[in-house]
Amino acid sequence: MEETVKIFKALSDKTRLRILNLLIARDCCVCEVMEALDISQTRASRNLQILHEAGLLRHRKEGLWSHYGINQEGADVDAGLVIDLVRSALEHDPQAAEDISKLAAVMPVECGTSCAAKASGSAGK
Amino acid sequence: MEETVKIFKALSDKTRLRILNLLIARDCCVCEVMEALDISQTRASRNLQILHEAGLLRHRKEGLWSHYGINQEGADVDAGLVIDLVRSALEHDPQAAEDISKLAAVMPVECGTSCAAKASGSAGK
DNA sequence: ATATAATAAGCATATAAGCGCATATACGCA
DNA sequence: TGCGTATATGCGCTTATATGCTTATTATAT
Repeated sequence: MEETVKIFKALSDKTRLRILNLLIARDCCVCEVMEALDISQTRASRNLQILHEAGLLRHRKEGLWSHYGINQEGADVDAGLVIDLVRSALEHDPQAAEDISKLAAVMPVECGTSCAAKASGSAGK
Repeated sequence: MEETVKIFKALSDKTRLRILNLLIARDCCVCEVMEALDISQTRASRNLQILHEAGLLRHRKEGLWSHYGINQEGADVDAGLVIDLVRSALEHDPQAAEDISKLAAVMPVECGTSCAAKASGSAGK
């Protein structure tokens, strides 16, 4: 039951729902999250951690970057079901939609404005 | 999104998960909840309120008693899906199981130990 | 090695949450 | 009308959360 509480606690914060919304669209590194949501680095990093500790995210370190993505495997709780729930809840949310479009803008691949863009080399002028 | 946060906040507490567990089994009045979970009246009442305000419960007043039950209709969030999630999460939880058996003991219908039993008149001398 | 960039961790703080105690309210009954 | 019971509410206390600022960590490139 404690684990279940932990999962719901992780979900009960606007910032973290917005983060999940991004990650449902695609994996992100910390700086992409902070730019898309326009929040501080500390805030992005910490909330990603909380989601990760709840077992909702995968985490992969690649060089300087920390990539996070949705984790479908749950233990007590069906993480897939949780994600479905979040997705449907945010489906018509204007804030969520705006975040997604901002995420797209953050790294248009052809410009080098974000860390990720820089990481993928190529691109940038 | 605020409403979604509210729902997850309501779910992110052990006491409230235990309450939901009871209500999934059957509707209860406040005193049944407090006896089955062995918590104070204040605590039972307050947490039922929180769940109700999140839109997860129905509420029906009948004389002195306040009956609460699961509400399947959700607005932004599919309450039915939420309940399914909670049910599956608590399915194998020992505490949840114990609460249910305590709930059964609270009002065996033939003895007058609880308010509900008294309410149904008849029974116990 | 040194400088730089991405991320994490420590600390302080403001706000919110959960709870018990006492009290109020609401209802049924004598 | 006065009492007892079930439930709700106000208050204060303690603990937990969320966040920003600053500082550490870790990897990259020079």
